[in-house]
Amino acid sequence: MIRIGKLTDYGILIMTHLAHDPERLHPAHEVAQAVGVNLPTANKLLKTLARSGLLESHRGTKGGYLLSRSPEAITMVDIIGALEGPVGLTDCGTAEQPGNCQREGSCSVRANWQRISQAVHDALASVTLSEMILPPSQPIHFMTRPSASLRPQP
Amino acid sequence: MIRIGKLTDYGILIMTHLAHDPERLHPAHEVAQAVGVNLPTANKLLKTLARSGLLESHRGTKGGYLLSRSPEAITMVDIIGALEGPVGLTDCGTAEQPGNCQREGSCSVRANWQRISQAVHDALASVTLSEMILPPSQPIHFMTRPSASLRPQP
DNA sequence: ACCAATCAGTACTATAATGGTCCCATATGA
DNA sequence: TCATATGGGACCATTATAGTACTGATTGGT
Repeated sequence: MIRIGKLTDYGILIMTHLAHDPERLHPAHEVAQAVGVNLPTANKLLKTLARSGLLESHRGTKGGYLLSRSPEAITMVDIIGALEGPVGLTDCGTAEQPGNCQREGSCSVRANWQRISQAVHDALASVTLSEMILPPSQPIHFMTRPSASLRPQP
Repeated sequence: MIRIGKLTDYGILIMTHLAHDPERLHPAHEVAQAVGVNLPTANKLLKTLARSGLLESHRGTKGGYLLSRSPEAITMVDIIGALEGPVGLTDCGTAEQPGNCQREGSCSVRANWQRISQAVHDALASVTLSEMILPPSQPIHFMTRPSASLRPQP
């Protein structure tokens, strides 16, 4: 199973919580309670999300976090990328590792892998935070033709 | 980073190797050498792939493995699903875990997650094994017969 | 000026997942 | 019958993950 960590899952919930009220400052303890995780965990995630630029933070007595952009301008790939690193499915896609591939005569496999990673990336990038807080009966218009981005362009 | 295990990566390489010569029986030691992994690891993967129905196996002196279907009829989601379990990104998608979601007023998040998982699934399902062994810049065309030029180099 | 609330950064530990190997049983063909 | 293969687990070392704790910096109110 292609997996994303529990923490990233929490992170999505945190972002959706903030998206419900994007103008207000939300302190960590409020977020922790709303999402249902312990305070240290919420702290950690909020810090990471803020450092990556998805959240703005304000310190002090009435401080807290809020989205740095509108929910329409934040996608799943932003959040997942912030918490798990760049999206990619194998080491081939992000780092260079020409160890095994050479044997298999012209590592077309690697280039195709990158293309698959791109497709997954596109799928995640096409879902915005604002869509995540809508009832799922609303149509989501991403990936109408998934194969299009996979096929090699001439 | 959305990740796929190293073993699954090897599994893809193994499948592509077998796809180069889909009619012949390939013993494990040959596959191991061609792909560049140690024999025990290749054994493990081949066994798993065979048990999941992607490969046929023949025991005995001239035994080995071969694809149970044509490379056009095997997709990435088949291979990844065989080696990593069903494709999904969070526990919401495959198992029921209504613990945290209830708090977040009508877990639309979960249903939307399932949609995202579906998109990733579709992306992986749209790439066939036969496409993986083609050079990525070439337009896709079907391989009706195994071509000599695509055989692994000695 | 002081204090309390809040975020920033980092270090740490226990648990779980992964990667990799080995053993023994079973089937097959020469 | 024997060498060659696969079938199915069990096993351990290493790594990654989840979760927590601690110290320091900043802000706002009194």
